[in-house]
Amino acid sequence: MSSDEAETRPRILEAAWRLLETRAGQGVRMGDIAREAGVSRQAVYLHFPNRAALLGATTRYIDEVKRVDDRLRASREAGDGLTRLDAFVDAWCGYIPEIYGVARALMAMQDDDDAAAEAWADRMRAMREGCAAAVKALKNDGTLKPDLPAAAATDLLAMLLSVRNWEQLVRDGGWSQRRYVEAIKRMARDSLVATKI
Amino acid sequence: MSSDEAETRPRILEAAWRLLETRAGQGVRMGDIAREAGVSRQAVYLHFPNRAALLGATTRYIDEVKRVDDRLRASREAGDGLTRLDAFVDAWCGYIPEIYGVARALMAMQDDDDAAAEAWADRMRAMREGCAAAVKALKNDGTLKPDLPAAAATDLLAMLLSVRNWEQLVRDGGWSQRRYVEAIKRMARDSLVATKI
DNA sequence: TCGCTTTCTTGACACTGTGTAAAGTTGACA
DNA sequence: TGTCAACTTTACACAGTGTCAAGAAAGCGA
Repeated sequence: MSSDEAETRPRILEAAWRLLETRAGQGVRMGDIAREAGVSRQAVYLHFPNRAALLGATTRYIDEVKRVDDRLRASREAGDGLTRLDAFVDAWCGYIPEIYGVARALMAMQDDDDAAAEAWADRMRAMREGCAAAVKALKNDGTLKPDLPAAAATDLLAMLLSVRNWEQLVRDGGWSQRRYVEAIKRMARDSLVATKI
Repeated sequence: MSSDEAETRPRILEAAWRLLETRAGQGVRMGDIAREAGVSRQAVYLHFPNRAALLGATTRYIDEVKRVDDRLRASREAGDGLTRLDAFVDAWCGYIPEIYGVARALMAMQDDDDAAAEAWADRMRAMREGCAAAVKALKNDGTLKPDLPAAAATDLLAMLLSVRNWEQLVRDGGWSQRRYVEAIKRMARDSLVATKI
């Protein structure tokens, strides 16, 4: 065997991705993924020790295919802090719907499963770094609200950009992605950027 | 039997509350609640059809004991819109840590259990009404941002006040309750209230 | 061509937690 | 004394995850 048609591992990842996306991260069991990949359930366990690991690997796989790091990094090349903030919000908010399926499945496991919690926390770390970078750019420009410490600003921006907030407005609240992005951008500016007198 | 010491039903609710609070809503099973109440697991099912119903009843029980409605209503009696907004944010944010245990358990069930989803949605409806009232007060004062429709403002305020955001800042992010409340208050003002020229 | 190794399949099973079912116990009350 | 309601005890069905062990099948080297 060895090289069947497509290698089994990526085929499992593709299957997981597809199911997670179409079912919005809900009710996707190990057996479903296996069937979708055209492989036995045990074969999945041959490649991934457990569900959390498979979901974690799926996120990384999506990141790779969608070149997420590149897109987030690009947002750091804008000129002044304000444009950088906007660019980062744009990049991240645009990213959320693309990973929402996996994100939701991963978030649902967090309470019971340490591995899932770690996988998700890791994912969020990248986002926080982007927030911190944007805040730093503002601070360097002197456009960060003067009574707002950079660390606090970073936390608040990360809060604003959380997947849960996207979920609440877009998925549950019926907001369009476009409207959501614009609203978050405005909120970020209103909350973090010093008002010019 | 009939009136043992304390009636069984409230004793179960108290037990659920206590466990949910001490364990932060995590890993509280029907059997645990039964044991804590000094009652058999089946007795719990004699009073509540399922876990979602028990959790829902527990929230309502807490609300009753803590007089939540009164506290939220009080926030509507402040004078101008801005004070009302602050008062409502204060009231709701102060409420979150008191129900966090049940809230978390209920939120964790949402994906699988329609009854749980409904119980939580119902809980959130009360909060949204408060948001809408605060926004309306602002609008009446003419202090709502002019280009922000009331409905949008309500959605954004509800987003800001979500339990998930509290969770992220206070529980996971190490913010003190006080700092959290102040930050949310400021963000609400910055995002919703028209800047005086 | 033989045998070894790797990858995958098949089928069975342990475990956890929810919810159901049925028979027995106990105290209140008429 | 008998009945009713509330509760206990025991057993079980069910779903989904993860484990285990016995094969099958293809590639590969000798």
